[in-house]
Amino acid sequence: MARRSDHTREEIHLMALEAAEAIASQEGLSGLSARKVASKIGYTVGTLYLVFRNLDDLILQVNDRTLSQLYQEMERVSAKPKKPEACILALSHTYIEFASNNTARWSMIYEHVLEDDFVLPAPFQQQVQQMFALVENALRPLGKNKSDREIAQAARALWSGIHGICLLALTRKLDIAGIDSVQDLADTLTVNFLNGFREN
Amino acid sequence: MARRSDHTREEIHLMALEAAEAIASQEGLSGLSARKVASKIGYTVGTLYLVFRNLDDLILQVNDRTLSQLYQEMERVSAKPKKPEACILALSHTYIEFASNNTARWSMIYEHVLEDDFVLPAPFQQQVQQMFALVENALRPLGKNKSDREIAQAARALWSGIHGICLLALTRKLDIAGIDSVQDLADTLTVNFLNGFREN
DNA sequence: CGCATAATTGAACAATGTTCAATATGTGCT
DNA sequence: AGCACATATTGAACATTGTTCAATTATGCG
Repeated sequence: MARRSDHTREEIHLMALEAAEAIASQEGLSGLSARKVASKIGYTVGTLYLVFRNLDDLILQVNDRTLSQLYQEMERVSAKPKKPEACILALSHTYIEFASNNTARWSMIYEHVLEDDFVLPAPFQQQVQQMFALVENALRPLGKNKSDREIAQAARALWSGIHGICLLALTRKLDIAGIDSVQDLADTLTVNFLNGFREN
Repeated sequence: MARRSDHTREEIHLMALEAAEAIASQEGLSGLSARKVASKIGYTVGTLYLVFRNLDDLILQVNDRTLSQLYQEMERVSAKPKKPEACILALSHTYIEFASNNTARWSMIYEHVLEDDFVLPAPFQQQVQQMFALVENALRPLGKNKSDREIAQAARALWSGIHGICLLALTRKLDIAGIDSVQDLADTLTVNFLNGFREN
């Protein structure tokens, strides 16, 4: 038995999240179980429930970390100065590449379905908004006469669209294969959308 | 006990699919269990396994029926003569309305994750291609100089995009609410995309 | 009427999330 | 040093899941 005070609550918390990430990466959401996570960090199920409210809680926190990683990669790309169109294409490529390299964890964000009454935790919502903000910033120079509301709307539309392509392709519900064709599809959506969106 | 020959295999098969649809509509995929379906049609678990290979098989068949319904509604809309842009907007509205009115069953198509090695049954693939065909047909008049490949690519890109909007909105991963805003978002995507896609 | 055939059952198994009394362990006090 | 208290950790228990298959029961035929 793990001896008392071998690890603080915080340490156990972190260890569990990392273990869960490893399991989810290899076996997907359906392969993730409380007992597996517990045994991987050298504790038993009970301990997990001292640190997380339940499995949903743990999954939500793993997803939050994944989203955070994705955001950081996008921010890094977005920081390099580029023409607006190139910036959006680069963001889209980064998104797709992340989803492609971390398919299991990325899918988990969307596979995990919330209870009917459940409201997303604030940090999670903020992550999403931060991501949209990157797209909005890149979009703004292309629509100088457009209102903030229109820019926000466009960013959401375009990004949800890219997300949809990514999702259908990587979950193999679409009859396409390979990361290149995903990129191509996303480029098609982006280029045509920007052509229509751009003013002049 | 249900008496022998009360129902043929085919009847049991159909009853099970309908029962599963009802359960899924009310409780979602996670509320669907073999025992629930069985008891709802007055049989026991064992019987279900004479008619379906396993639960995944049953779910896949339910999804196939859902997709078929969706396709029929879209085809009905697509049959009425309209200008290309109006046609695509109408198709998108139909899609969103169906997803909105049958959220649980529609989500189930995408929530149900396939094994790594699993290949989608041919009928399922055909359904998807049929749906894309409707979009392609509406798109063709707008891109008279474009190749079939380009049209197909555009249809997939746009439609996956609309799907993405629908999915993020209805699963509440986006910070928007209500069917109207979903329609608005989808319209934004469509209108800008078509503006960019259209030739002249 | 009885027997063979086949339809239907439901007990059994392994695995799941979750709880909580019981136990092991470290800390502090005398 | 030893003892007692507090608490970290456990793991057995429960309900539920998918899936299998020997046992049972109803039916139609001879």
